[in-house]
This record gives sequence, C-alpha cells and structure tokens, in this order.
Amino acid sequence: MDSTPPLGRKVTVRDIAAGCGVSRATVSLVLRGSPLVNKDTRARVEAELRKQGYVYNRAAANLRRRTSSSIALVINELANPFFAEFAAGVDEIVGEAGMVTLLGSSSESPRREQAVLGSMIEHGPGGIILSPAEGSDARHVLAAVGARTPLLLFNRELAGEQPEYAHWDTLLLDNQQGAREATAHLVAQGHRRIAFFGGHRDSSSCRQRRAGYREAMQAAGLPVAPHWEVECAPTRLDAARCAEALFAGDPAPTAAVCYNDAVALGLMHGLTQRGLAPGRDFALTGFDDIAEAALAAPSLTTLAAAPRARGRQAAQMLLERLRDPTAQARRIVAPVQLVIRASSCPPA
Amino acid sequence: MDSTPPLGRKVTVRDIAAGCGVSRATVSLVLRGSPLVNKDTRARVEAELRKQGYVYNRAAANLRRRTSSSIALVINELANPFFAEFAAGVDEIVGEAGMVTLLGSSSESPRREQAVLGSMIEHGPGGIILSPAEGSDARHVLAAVGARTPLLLFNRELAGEQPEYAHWDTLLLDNQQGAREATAHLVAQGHRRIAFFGGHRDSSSCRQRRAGYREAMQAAGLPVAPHWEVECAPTRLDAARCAEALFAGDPAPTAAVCYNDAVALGLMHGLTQRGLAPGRDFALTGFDDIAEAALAAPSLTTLAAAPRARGRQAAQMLLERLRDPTAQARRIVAPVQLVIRASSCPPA
DNA sequence: GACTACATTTGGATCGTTCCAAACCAGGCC
DNA sequence: GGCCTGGTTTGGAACGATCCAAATGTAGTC
Repeated sequence: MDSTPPLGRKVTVRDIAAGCGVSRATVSLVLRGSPLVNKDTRARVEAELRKQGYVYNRAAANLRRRTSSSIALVINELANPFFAEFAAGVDEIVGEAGMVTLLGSSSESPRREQAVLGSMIEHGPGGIILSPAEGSDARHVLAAVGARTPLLLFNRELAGEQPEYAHWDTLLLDNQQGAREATAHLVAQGHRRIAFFGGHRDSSSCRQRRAGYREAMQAAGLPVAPHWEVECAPTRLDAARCAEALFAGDPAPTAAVCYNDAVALGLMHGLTQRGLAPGRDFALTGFDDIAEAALAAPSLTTLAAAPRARGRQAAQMLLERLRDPTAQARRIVAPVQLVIRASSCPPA
Repeated sequence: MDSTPPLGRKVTVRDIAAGCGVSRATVSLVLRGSPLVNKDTRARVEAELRKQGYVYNRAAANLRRRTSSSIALVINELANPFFAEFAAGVDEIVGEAGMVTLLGSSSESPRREQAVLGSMIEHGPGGIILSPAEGSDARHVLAAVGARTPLLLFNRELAGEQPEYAHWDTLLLDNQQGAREATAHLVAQGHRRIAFFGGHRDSSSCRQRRAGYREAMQAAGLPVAPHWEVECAPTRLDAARCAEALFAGDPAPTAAVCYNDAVALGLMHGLTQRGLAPGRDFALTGFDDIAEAALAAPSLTTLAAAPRARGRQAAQMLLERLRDPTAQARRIVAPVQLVIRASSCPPA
C-alpha cells in the first residue's frame, strides 16, 4: 500500500484507490455520490480524498462521458456596462448549474468574432451564447460553430439569417414597442413635434426603435419632419456634438425620443450649451436605464431592459435547450419597461 | 477505407486517418504543424480535415499533454464598469495567447468566491487571476486553489497574507500616491480646508487613499478636522445622501478628495441640492476616471487607473509566470495618473 | 448444501489526443 | 549484397476519469 501523496504529479483516482485499498471504479462512484457504495467504504474514501488533497479533473470526466460543463459567452463589447451586466447574469445561472462560463469578446468586429467562436468551439462548450458584433452574418457564424453545438443569439439578429439556421434560439429586446411607448408618452404629455435622435442607421436595434417611433407618430396623426431624424454615433460625445442638427430646420421639435441613454445624456449636454434646460424647455427619453439615468439632472425617463435579468434568461433558455436538443427553436422578444422620470416634461 | 463522415459521432483524428489512409499519429503531426511530415501527405490530410469538418478537441489534447489552455478570471463585481474593463483587457491578452478565459464572479462574497474558485480549479486552468471580494482571506483562497496553480492577485491584498503565500504575484494600484497627488493639486489651487469623502473604512483601497490624503495634508502643514473625513458606501446614491455631513461642523471644507468617481458624482449632486455649484463654490476630485467623469458638469478631475491596460498587464504577468513557474514572485504597484479637469477649481 | 436474491465491488475497455521508440523506405557508398 | 543515413510514418501505451458486464460476498430459503 503506497499511500504517500505524490510530489510532482497530480493526485488521481488511482492514488486514492491505492491509498485506501479499493478500486478506481469505487472511488469514482464515491466522487459522484452514487448510492451503490457502502457507508463505511464511502467514509474511508472521503477521508483519503481530503488527506491527499484530491482535485477532480472535470476535463477527463467530460472526455469519457461525452458531456460538457461549460457555456461559451461571446460578447460584442464587454466594456459596455449593459453587456457587462448581461454577462454577470449569464454567469450567475451558469454557475448555479455547476458549469463554468468561457468568456470571449469580439470588440464589435465580425472577423474577431469568428476567430473567437472558433477558439471557443475547440474547448467543447455545451452551448454558446452570442451577442453578435454589428455586421456579423449567419453563414460565418455557422461555419465557425458548426451545426452540432446549440447557439443562442442575444440582442441582434444576424444578417442573412435563413430558415436553415432555424434551430438557433433567439432572445431579443422589444425595441419597437419600447420606442412606441416612449413616443406615445411624450404625445400624452402634450408634445406634437417629436424628434428621433441618435444611433446608426444600419444597426438593427436603431432601425427597430425608429420604426416604433414612426408607428406611434402615425398612430397619433402627427407628421415627422426630415430634420427630426438625426443620426449620430451612440456615444455621449457625438450626441452632444449633433444636438445642433435638431434645430437646423423649421419647425424645431419640442421633444426627442433618443436611441439610448448615452445619447440622451449627450443631448442634454448639448441642449444646456444652447441655453435650453432639458426637462423644462425640452423633453427627452432614453433607452437602457443605465445606472446614471436615475441620477442625471434632470433624471431621465427611459426604457428599462434589465440586462442582468436578460442574462439570466438567456442562460436559462440555453440550459433548457441542452436538456432537450430536439425541441422547437424559441424566439423570445423581451418587453422593455417605460420608467417615467423628470426629463419627459410637458411642453414649455 | 471508410471515409464517410460519421453522423451522430464527432469527427476525430481516427476518422481523418482512415479517410486518407494514414495513421492517427501523422494526422496529429499535421494538426500541430510539425515540420516532420511530407508536403504531399500534409496537403492530403488537410483536405480531409476540411472535407469532414473536423474540430480539434483541445480538452483531450490537454489531458494527454498535461497542459492547459485556459486562464481563470474571478472578479468581485463584474457589473462594475471598472472591472468589466479590466476583464476585457485580460481577455484580450489571453485570447492573443490562444487561450480562453474562464469567467467567474464572486459578487463581493468571500463564500461565493471560494465556491467559484473551487469550481474553476476543477477545470484545470493554467493560472488564475483573482480580484478578491472584500473580506476574502488568504487561508481560504489557498484551500480552494491549492499551491499548484499560479495565482495573481489584483487590486486588493488578502487578509492574513503570510510569507507562505509569497509565491503569488500581485498587481495593485498606487492608491496612496494617487490620493496624495490629488490632495497636493487642491492645495496648489489654494485650498486649505480639504476633506476626504466616501468609502468604507475597512476596505484596503479606502485606507490607502485616505493615508495618501493625510500624508499630503501633513506635508503641506494643514490640519485635518474630524468631520472632514466622511464615510459612506461607494455609490452615488449614498454619497449624495452623506454630503450634508461635510458641513455639519466648523469650519466647513472648501474642497474634497473623493474615494472614487461614483462618490464624487454623488457629492456633486448633494452639493447642487445645497445650492453650491461644484467646480465653482466647491472643488472636488474623484478616482478611477470612469467614462462619465469627462462628461459630467463640471467635468471631473480624477485619477486614471486605466483598467483595460491593467487587465492586459495582469494577463501578461500571469503568462510570464506560466513560462517560468519558479521565478521570484512579483509585486507591482501601478501608478495612477492625475487628470485635471474643471471640478478642481481654486477657492471661491 | 445448493439455490436464489441482493448489495457491493471490480478489472478492463474506452473517450480523443499525444508521446515514444521503433519501423520503414529510398538512395548512396563500400 | 550489406550497411548506413536521413526523411517519414507508425502502432501501442499513456493522460484521468467513467462505463459495463461480470465477479464477489452475504443472507435467506428450501
């Protein structure tokens, strides 16, 4: 009986088995808490495990069992607090399920996204949660991940998505409904000249939000002047810079539905510099409900997407898919909630 | 020769070997780009790899080679933009090195931290980057990760760290120097009554920043009144609530060095509600240089810690450690940079 | 004592890859 | 022909766990 804990080598089931005079199979049963093994034997083995400082090798187990214990999470921009919250939510659920999250960031580059997916897939994740980079398309994603590993798309749809990719689950935000509600709220406040401000024309979320805005305007019987639809990068800085454009034509709007909170806060800045007090002389709404929305002056009316809850939901959807790989693909459009604060005042 | 791509099963080197009439060993050599294999053979094998849609099984390879291709990253609070940036930096370098990041979040709970570390270690990461939860101590961390896996500590030191843990690398921010510079800057602006605002007494970063503040005050020959050191949770909300405390005694300060940016922004809010204009009637500085610091009104003087660069640095340090496991442990204190903006005005 | 019934334990084969020492093959040289 | 050399290729044994069918022991029954 050679029960000395090995020095250079890792401790394996073999060492434990030798250490307390049972077979490897028995140790393995103990490790998995099987009811087959005798009480005393279990106690002896468990003592030996502690004594030798055994650590389970999940990779070896996964190899033999043909299972996986990880979920890959590929995010377009991790540094964005919205996606960081989302990632935290995913990791929460993945952790609760006893699995581990493989993290990757694509930095909004479809090429890097493909490379990252390719690297992830070699590690054999049970499934993948992908928040696509702008411009990412379905063919490349399919080429990188193959048809075997379940994939869940978050936040954006892929360009060129065909029925053949229909086995992918999708979790989207209801951008259109959100923008519609924000617009309707401004209308209800008494505004007639309402702009849509910010975002990139080619981003799908921007298109959807703008569609919701137009829909609500039309439903209220209100016209949309061309210079009320202003495009800008989705950053505070660029939004502040573009504020001018709203007042470049006649008639000037008295309110704006903004692409997101960052843009709304930038616009506030721009308005202030023009001598207009946001929340008094001009009403606006955001999108996302980031932490600062509640603390801005004036506090920002916005649409809460609850990114952490969405992360949890995405992870749960994927875990369910792992349990039943043949189930029908799901497409969930999560509602967003209008949070009314001070910025959406009635017209001056 | 059975070259039909298997249906239910995964494609393995065995299938490729059979598919083009060579041995598994040869396929393996091709996969790793060995110069030993003949040009024509290589081409044949590579064609077969593409044809069958082979994906490399890194877990199996790691098992045999006794190597690892992952780095574990355990963060105290991923939703905090500072740490999200840090994580993005880590992942950048880890990805460049052809490895993958295992993500875990401890939500500032030492208990969860230990559980997460325990789960991580079973996946056999090559090394671990840990940004400890508040109150996490060295003994528990050691128990969870063992002495075998290299560990790098970021941002905080562990309670009860003894010489026996001296093999852990450490990357810290120079909190003390930062606070000293901020204080000295306010002194140079002409302030005499300077407060230190926010943070928890028992957090090590808060202690260090406060020490820097006191040092600078002493160096300038300035006294520190007891009610100038105000404690509060490191959130905007609580900071706004605690602003009052600064003016609860005589004499009132004319400037404050804040624990971090969130607190500084909260204090601005609190000042405004008291009828004081931050950046005109009262000077303040932050810490972290979060995105909004530059866009706040007034823009916030603060200390830039460059979290993404720190993440890259941490990953690099750990990768070097993997290359040379016996090298002397390193302890790097990264300087932070004072960014002067509008909030640190001279006295009114 | 032979039988079944049940609880517990076990040795090999296996997962997909890599290592290693040995084998193979062609060409050149004595 | 025998021998060496250098470039290629290869079968079998690992890595650390799990599966499986079969073996072992222990009572209980007739």
